[in-house]
Amino acid sequence: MGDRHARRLTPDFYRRDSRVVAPELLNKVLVCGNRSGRIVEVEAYAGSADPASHAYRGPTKRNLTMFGPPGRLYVYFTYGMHWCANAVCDEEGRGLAVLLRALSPIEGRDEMRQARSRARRERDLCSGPAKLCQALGIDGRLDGVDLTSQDAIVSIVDDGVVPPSEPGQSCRIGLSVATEEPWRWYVAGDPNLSRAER
DNA sequence: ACCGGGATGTTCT
DNA sequence: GAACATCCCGGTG
Repeated sequence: MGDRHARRLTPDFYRRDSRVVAPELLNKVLVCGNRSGRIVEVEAYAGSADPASHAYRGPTKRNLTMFGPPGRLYVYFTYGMHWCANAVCDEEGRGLAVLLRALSPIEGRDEMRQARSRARRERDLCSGPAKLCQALGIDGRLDGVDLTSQDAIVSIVDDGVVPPSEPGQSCRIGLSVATEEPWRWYVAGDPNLSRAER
């Protein structure tokens, strides 16, 4: 797990169905500037086949990044105050994506604590899709960034830690439609999950 | 531990 | 005008 071996995920990694990519993103590392965290919880959104997806009704000004090439970062604003981040998947034009829901902080913990001054405990830094964006400084300015570009300030890297062979799985959180699809995956037992297990 | 409500403004109907 | 891929705080047990 040395950083020497860390490498960015390639377009081919993302160019698959979001429900295949999602569990494989577990234990990869989200990097933004000098802050990083291990991905411990994700949800897949399945485009025009998925009423809960922002892409369900086709392209709009907000969701345009979802219909672009795989490996881009889709960042959206919700509830009047929160940013959330996704990795775009599958072929260009399909609108598939994986929502990044929780991280285990690695680097830049001091800056994360500053960015999330209201978080009292360490496990509150990145234990939710909007928390992790606030912790890493991700907002709408990063919508559309190519995660696979060597120059991008934000990326997802493989540092040699494999995904769990038996990830936790559940229905997605916070939806009013398509609530029965089991498209949330997480690292079982991790203290940074957005919801406690069982 | 668990639950209920308020914040806050963009997006889409 | 309603909904929203959420979070935080203060109540109660």
